[in-house]
Amino acid sequence: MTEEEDGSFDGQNDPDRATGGISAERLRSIIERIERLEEERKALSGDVKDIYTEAKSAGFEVKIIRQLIRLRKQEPAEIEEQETLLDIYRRALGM
Amino acid sequence: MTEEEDGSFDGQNDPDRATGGISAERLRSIIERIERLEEERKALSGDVKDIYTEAKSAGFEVKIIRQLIRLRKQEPAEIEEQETLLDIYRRALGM
Amino acid sequence: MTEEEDGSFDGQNDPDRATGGISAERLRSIIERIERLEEERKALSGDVKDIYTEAKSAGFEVKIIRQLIRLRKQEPAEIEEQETLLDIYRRALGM
Amino acid sequence: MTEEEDGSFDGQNDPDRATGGISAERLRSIIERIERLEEERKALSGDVKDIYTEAKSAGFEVKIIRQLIRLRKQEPAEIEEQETLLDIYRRALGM
DNA sequence: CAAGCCGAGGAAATGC
DNA sequence: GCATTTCCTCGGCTTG
Repeated sequence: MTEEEDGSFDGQNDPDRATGGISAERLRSIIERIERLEEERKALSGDVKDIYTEAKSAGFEVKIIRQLIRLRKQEPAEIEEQETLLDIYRRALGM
Repeated sequence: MTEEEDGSFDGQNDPDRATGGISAERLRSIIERIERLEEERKALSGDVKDIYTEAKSAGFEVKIIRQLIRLRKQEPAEIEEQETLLDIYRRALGM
Repeated sequence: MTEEEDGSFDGQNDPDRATGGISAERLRSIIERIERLEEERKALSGDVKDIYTEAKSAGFEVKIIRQLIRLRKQEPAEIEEQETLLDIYRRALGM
Repeated sequence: MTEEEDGSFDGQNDPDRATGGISAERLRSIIERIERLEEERKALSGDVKDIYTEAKSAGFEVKIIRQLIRLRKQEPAEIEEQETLLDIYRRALGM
């Protein structure tokens, strides 16, 4: 029985044969696609940063805007829960 | 009445009048644009994750791929850093 | 009223009974110890800063000194990393 | 008057003569003292981390504890101010 | 699936 | 006062 037929004997190391087969190309493709996507991500981060800069120039408080966005992302129940817990801890400390 | 006419007197805290003026719209725009961009970022993260899944299915070691990508990112950065260091020394020596 | 009577029903959140039980003391202890340690850390930061000031007064370029220290820290880390990478490749190749 | 006596005549570039004079030793001393202090700082960070781990094991929410510590560090006026601003922005958005 | 680790992102301190 | 740098926090990933 050949490796090609079932490919299973070597468990997780199948692409080790990359040195001899087509999978080197496959690997290259994988890496390049990932790098491409991460570049795009980075570009978007830059765009976000620019908007914050714009906001600041317009007189807004960046920190508060971040807080707002965070809040909008959270479930109300979650917010409530955290505040409750904070209260409990505060009381435990007599604050 | 224009924004310039009613908004210019309050110095550095212009958008504080957000409660009553046009800047509420500005704020909304800022926030929505940021949220939009972050959604896109998140989508890209998902795409990357999918590729890793694909890689794993194809028998590659995800951990190694990550390491490779990290190295490919690092090397240019290191070159850059060496040049920066050289510059600094040059300046320190007044060259 | 004992801790078991009022606090035990809440499953995984045992210390939620902090309001009524002994864990308030535990919480206080935790917080105070952390605050103490962070004060010490802050003091050390001050010491470091003083040394940089001294260095500057002595005519050294602070920026360069920082860079030197960073490099001295990095080099061992990089050696370590290379070894890690080697290990990973070895495993990937089943060696 | 010698350089050793006042060290001030050549302005900021005094230690450039490090290659030939005593200041190489001075530089070494500076760097080693800083590295020593930073090690201590790092050790304290480790201690803090340990306490958080302990807290977690005891069933406390680390995130909330961090929040508490942050609050205890802040001026009440400061807290108030941020909340006010957050409210203003929220209203502007009709949240 | 839980915990520990690592890296990115956000906040704060500092120097110009 | 703004921009850079440094530090801390948080979330995601990896591992056991």
